[in-house]
Amino acid sequence: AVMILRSRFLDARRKRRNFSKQATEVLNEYFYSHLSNPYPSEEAKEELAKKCGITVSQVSNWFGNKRIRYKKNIGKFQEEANIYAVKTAVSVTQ
Amino acid sequence: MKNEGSYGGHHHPSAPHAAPAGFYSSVNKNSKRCPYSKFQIRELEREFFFNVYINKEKRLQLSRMLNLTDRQVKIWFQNRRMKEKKLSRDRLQYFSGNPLL
DNA sequence: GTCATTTATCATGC
DNA sequence: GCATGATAAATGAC
Repeated sequence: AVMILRSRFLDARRKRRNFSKQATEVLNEYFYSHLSNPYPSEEAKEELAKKCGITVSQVSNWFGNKRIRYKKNIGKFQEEANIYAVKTAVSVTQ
Repeated sequence: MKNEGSYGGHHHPSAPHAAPAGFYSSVNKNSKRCPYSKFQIRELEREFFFNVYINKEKRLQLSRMLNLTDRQVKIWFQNRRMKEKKLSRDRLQYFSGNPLL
């Protein structure tokens, strides 16, 4: 049984599953509200991980991918950036 | 430094084997991150199994055998140790507490 | 030495 | 067919 679990774990290591919609929402909200310094601390990563139901490593992976893909093509993320900018602005005024 | 070795099972368009020396010397001068071949990884993993920390002699020997720089071998062992640590963390989290299966 | 990260590459989802 | 998450080389802080 342990071997089955182990093999399943090793095989599932790189089997990708998309994050939930609300998890992506939380991550994007942090990213675009810290666009000048999108480097969450270890504590912030743990908080995001708990809030998103994923691991800290997955949070690190997400921010690593997000940073370079955003930097590489800012125009493609402009619409997304505006959405979350408005969202945070509204949340502040409320 | 370019890894011109055999890339096991995968595509690598460049480097025919019977090219005159120096003909491809200016090839891929500043190419980034080239994945290592299956053979290179097998030998590196074999050595890692015996010693997680490699000494200078074996490092030079391995680098010559695999056509890698000693710096590349050194960095590979560093990354490999980090990978092992991460695997341990993930296993611990996977098998403890949470929903098994 | 560790370790967070950058970058390219890989593998999968859809 | 690209979007997306995970991994593999490579760098740099410390």
